Amino acid sequence: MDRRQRKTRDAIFKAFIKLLSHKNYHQISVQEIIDVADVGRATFYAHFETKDYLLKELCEELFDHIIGTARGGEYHCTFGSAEDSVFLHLLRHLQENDHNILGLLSSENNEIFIRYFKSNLKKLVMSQYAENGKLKDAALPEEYLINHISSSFVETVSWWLSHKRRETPEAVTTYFLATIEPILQERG
Amino acid sequence: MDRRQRKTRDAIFKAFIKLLSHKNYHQISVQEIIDVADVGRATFYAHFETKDYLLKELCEELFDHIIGTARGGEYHCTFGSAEDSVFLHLLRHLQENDHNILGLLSSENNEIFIRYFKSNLKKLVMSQYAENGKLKDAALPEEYLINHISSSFVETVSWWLSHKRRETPEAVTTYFLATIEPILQERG
DNA sequence: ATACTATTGAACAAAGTGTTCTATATCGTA
DNA sequence: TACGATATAGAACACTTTGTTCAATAGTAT
Repeated sequence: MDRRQRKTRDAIFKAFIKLLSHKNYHQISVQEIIDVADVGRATFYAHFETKDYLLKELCEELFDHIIGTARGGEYHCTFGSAEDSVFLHLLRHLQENDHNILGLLSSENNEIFIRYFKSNLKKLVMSQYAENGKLKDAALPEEYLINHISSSFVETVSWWLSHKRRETPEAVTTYFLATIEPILQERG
Repeated sequence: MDRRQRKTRDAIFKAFIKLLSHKNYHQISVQEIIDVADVGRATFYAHFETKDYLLKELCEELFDHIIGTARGGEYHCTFGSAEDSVFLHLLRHLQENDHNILGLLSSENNEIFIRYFKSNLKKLVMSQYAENGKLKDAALPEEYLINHISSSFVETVSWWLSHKRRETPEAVTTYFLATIEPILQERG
């Protein structure tokens, strides 16, 4: 990729993230992004069809990064112990606050990011727990359960952020697992 | 209230709901609302400061209605049986689809409505279960638990709608309670 | 050095926002 | 019914935003 293209793309992403960290997505105009990125109007539209596409690409980059690192791990699907849970890994990763992702998740923009987060998380939950029979043991439709687990984790993260991350990732993981674990107990 | 005001207000609400049932909130312009409501531009702004305020007032009316009827009931806070659960009542009420509320909840607009829904639901959950000690029995912070219960129910409703309401309200209530009940079991 | 391509900046039409104004219609009430 | 009060219509307004186009310029890769 042309060095100019890379620089422009980076500048736009950086400007967008900066604006998103203290403004609602819908309150940000393309004009502002252009101004902050210090990029020509036509240039912006040469890179991104609309503001929505810019958001989409940003989300994809962020979640590929976050969920990608979690996917690689060798998690034991243990709901009993928090220590090697993939959820703890995610929380720790989020806490590092790469790319200011927490700012994005905690502000008013969260609906949009959360949609992506949840959708990606579902795949992760499925790939981690669907095959090993854990989900089938519960007396509930599998898809309902996957949705429940993913949603609950996303809600847990939102709750954690709204509390200024006062609790440690370990404590939060314990809370979360305490709501999920009992559902997955073997029932005979 | 002046009959003219009432008629205008109604026309605007009706037009807004109609548009919302097949369009995203952010895709609807004031101009469209005016056109569908068949109301003068100045008249709209005499009633609602902005489109956002219109949405806010609509949400308040809808949730006062829905949650209001649930609040009045004499529910037994029984998590074991679905039959007299306040959640079953809510689902049945939603199924009647007053004011086309399901269209609003299931479309892309849901983020906005869901914020209101969840916020009101939290109060309901608190008032129903906070005092009787149920929540305190669980080994989790009370506020985390209330958030978890409310969020899970909202997610359950969304899930139900995304499935075209194939399941009965009774079945959905059973699913939901199966995820909540085990957490609230007495622990000694 | 050359051919290619990205960027710039200005100009543009189209659409939307929220305000202001006057004339008109409708209201509640005496 | 007649009155004053008030809600509405509708047009005009200045303003912002969007997405496109184009010719000139600057940077890249080989």
